[in-house]
Amino acid sequence: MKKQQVQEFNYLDQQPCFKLYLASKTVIQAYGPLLKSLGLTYPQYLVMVVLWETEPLAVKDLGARLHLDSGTLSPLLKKLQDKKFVEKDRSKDDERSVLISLTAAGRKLKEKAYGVQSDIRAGICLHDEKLKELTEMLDSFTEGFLNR
Amino acid sequence: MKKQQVQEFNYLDQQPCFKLYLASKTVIQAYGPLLKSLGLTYPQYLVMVVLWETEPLAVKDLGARLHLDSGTLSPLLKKLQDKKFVEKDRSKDDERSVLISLTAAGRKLKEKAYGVQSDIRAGICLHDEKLKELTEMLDSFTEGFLNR
DNA sequence: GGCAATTAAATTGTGCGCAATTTAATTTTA
DNA sequence: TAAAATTAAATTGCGCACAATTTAATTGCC
Repeated sequence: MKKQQVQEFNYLDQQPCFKLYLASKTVIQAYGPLLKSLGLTYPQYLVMVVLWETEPLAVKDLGARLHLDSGTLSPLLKKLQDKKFVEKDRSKDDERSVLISLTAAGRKLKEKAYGVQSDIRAGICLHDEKLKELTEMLDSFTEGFLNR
Repeated sequence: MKKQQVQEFNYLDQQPCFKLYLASKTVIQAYGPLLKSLGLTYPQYLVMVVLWETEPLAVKDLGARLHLDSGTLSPLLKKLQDKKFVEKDRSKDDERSVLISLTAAGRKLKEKAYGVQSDIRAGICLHDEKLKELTEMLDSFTEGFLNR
């Protein structure tokens, strides 16, 4: 009996946006256990990454860097504050603005974070060159939707 | 005066995973207003996409396709049920299993969804070939983390 | 057949993510 | 300069996403 063509027309698997969504979820899950040893979630880690670069930083500027609004950042920053990784102070120049700065513990966490980054990099099954291509495509992908 | 090199060492912007996360969030936001006219959120739309392919389907199988567990799907399916897009029935073969099927309204929604897909495709600033490359890289990216 | 282990959904609890609103401070402008 | 408009955070409300637990049905094993 002739083998029947069972190629299922798989609409979902032709959706690039689903693949993006899945890739993002999957890698964030991979970060999970690594970051847990630092006491951070992935979004909290992203905030720390930004602060390790530049500090202090207003909530507004943090949001601009991470594409997150105060609705997300306010409770998240409260958690980082409770963990004694960051401090909040009202700006003297502009009393509306809240400046986020690192505590000593928060600054120290950066060292441990290198290990997380290298673990994740090791898990990515793409050469440096391919990975660069990927990030460039992601950039133009994102930019296309942001500038509409 | 010689222009100073102000190239900021931007750690965040060197993180492929952040770019992935940002791209995913951004495109889901782009879907938002389009899907709103169908009365769906993006995750709800994904469930419908799967059901438009194959139906009825157990919650477990839906979860396997979308990489979502019952903790996410149960309340989501209840919402789709409230909107009269899907129906739930306990399987007769296995009373533990709940089969999800489409209503007439749910099936009809598929036509409108073509417009959403073409709008999104139009927003993606990548040629077909580049887009194919991207999805293939995303596949190997995801697969690398899933099979660890 | 009967008990243990497994499986499928649902539920509970926590943490984003974002729209919309609120509050307070600052800037614009009439 | 006083009122209106804008801006920065916080808050509220809703919908995922996932870990962990619970409940009920099925399967495995003796």
